[in-house]
Amino acid sequence: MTARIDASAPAPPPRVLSDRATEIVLVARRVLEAEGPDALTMRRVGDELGMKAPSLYKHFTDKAAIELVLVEQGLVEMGQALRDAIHGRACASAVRPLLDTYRGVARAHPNLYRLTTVGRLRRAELVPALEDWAGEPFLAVIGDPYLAQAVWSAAHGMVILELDGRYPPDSDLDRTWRAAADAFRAALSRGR
Amino acid sequence: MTARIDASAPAPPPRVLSDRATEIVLVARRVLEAEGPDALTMRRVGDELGMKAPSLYKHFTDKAAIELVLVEQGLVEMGQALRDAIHGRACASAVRPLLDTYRGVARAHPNLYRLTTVGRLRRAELVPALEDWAGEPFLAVIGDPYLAQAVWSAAHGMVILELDGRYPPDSDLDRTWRAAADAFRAALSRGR
DNA sequence: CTTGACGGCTAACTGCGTTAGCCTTAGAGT
DNA sequence: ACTCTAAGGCTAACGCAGTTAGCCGTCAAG
Repeated sequence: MTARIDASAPAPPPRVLSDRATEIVLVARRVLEAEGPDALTMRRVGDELGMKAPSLYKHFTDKAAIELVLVEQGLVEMGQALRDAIHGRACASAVRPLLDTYRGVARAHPNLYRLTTVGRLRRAELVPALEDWAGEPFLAVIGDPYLAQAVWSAAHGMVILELDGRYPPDSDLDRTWRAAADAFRAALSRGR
Repeated sequence: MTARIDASAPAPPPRVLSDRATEIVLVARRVLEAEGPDALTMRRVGDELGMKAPSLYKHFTDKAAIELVLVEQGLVEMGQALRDAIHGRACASAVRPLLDTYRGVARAHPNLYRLTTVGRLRRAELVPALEDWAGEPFLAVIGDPYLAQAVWSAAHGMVILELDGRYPPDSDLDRTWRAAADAFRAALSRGR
């Protein structure tokens, strides 16, 4: 029913950046991950590089353009980690590794994850096909595109609520994830 | 196994506000819902009321305090709508109405929903027990607290991704929601 | 009649993204 | 060898954000 998914397809070619632009993005990411989104400031990034904020505009049109590169990095790294976790097998037994890896990547880089996934996204400016590529592992494991989207949404919901500290303080999130994985795994087996 | 949930318990008593403070919140909500979070500015709220921005600080300590009242309104209205939708019955057949209502409320007030659910929350300053009260309908319908949390997370994930335009343009979200509801409903029946 | 709280005001500060315009440097073209 | 231009830095400044300090009129309570 569903087209076969190539879960080992290489990521779309990354955006080409000059050396200086690469440095800027590197610094931006370090600041973001270490001190959060409020610290990610044009003046701050400039300081880290020994230059003034307006000079950054010689390399990027605006702040959003820098953030967009970070979003692309987030998508690539998530997509790659998910591919590594499921390495080809597309069966119910891959649901748990898929979800565990998703959660692990997000928790390892919470600020990058937030930047990557929260708020409106100028899809038009993104490297083409990157978004689909990052989400493909869900499709590869689940098969049915609607259930795959539901699983991805649930994973995102659980991750973002965890990162934002939205769960009651006494929650046992491991069990919550297990409950979700069990429900989806059962639906997957049943749907075959 | 799980304590009985009273799904018709009244909402915790709302924060008491002076007449002027109530007006301010009313205007803030109108601006937020009509024009989005960027338009919600202290100067703008003041303008709507014929006063200057600094005067607002005679009624609220800061902007976050105004937003907190809006968050509380969002929680109350969501909790009430969910209660109305399930009106007492706690069985698998209530999963669909629960999820449909959740999605409907969020789409009816997208900016309020975002303000209510996205980002860190100063739980300490919130009206006590309000957050639990708003989430109770999930617990009432699902029973198992871990599965309930998973269902709530999935609903939030699907809603927020929809509001942020994160799904591929050709998605059929009705089917995605149905896939999620089916999976959770089956898990619920099986778990009894 | 006085006093003090309430609730408005103006002026101003800091920090944000961003723009305009200047200047130096280095390499390419003739 | 000289010129020209593009690259990439700089300062000054703008508009807007939240916020603070301090002044002043009104009005009810003592």
